Amino acid sequence: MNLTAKMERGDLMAAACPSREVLKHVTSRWGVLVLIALRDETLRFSQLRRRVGGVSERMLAQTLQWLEGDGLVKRVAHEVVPPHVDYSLTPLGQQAAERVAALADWIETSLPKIAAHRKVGS
Amino acid sequence: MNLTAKMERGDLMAAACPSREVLKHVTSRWGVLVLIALRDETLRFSQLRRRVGGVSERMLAQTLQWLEGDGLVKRVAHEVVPPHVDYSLTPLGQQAAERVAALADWIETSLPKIAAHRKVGS
DNA sequence: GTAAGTACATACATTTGTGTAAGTATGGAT
DNA sequence: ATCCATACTTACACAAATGTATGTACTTAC
Repeated sequence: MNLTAKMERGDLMAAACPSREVLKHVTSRWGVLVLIALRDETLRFSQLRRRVGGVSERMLAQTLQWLEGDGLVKRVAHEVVPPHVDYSLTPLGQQAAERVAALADWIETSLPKIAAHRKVGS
Repeated sequence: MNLTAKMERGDLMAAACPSREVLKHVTSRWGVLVLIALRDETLRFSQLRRRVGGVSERMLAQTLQWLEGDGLVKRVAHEVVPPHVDYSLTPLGQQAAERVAALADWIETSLPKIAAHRKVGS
């Protein structure tokens, strides 16, 4: 365990903290959905695209690169034609996906209550 | 319990699902931090602004309105001069904040590992 | 021969998020 | 008399996120 490994915990309330970047990637519009989609199974690019409703190819690629850069997603390309690339979660990514999925699940479940509030408060 | 109250659970993978809006608010850059800041205590606008590093007045107001509209935040204005407005979480907001805080805490804790990966993968 | 599927990259256009500056009405401090 | 604090709103501007269209290199299906 060297110096870099001893780096301190992040602080999201601090504007300059690098954790803000990670938060941005994980809570990005498509980041959330990609993490959830990869939670149960390894998926290929096109499968992922079909699973996550509304993503463009461009954004899916971008999002996957962000998550790969943070070490949450693992990319494995098989050198064949046509291309075949598998995406899966790293152990770190699994942990993140758990939390994200918990939030997403709560939103899906609570949607009726939230929608009801919207109507009243109109 | 009428028809509107029986509305079904949301599906975030569906592009047109209203839950996407809620997700956007809750996982927005400042939405996350506001929910966490209000988790332990009721705060006034300016207090909130000082607590959440880097928010502009404009965005804080915007974010609070989103969350209030979704029924997650309660706004109480005291009719005095100078203005005094208290923000707190509704029961629904508390539930959301729990999940968001779990994710945020994980990010803060895991930052060293993530940062380490970034260096290696450069 | 033509179209479709695969996993992207790249250029360009547009939408959205976000920041900055200023304004409002008032009271208290300097 | 001037400045600051409160809790915003509004107008303007810019940067970032996102979408659209196109291209690649090759294979299989029609």
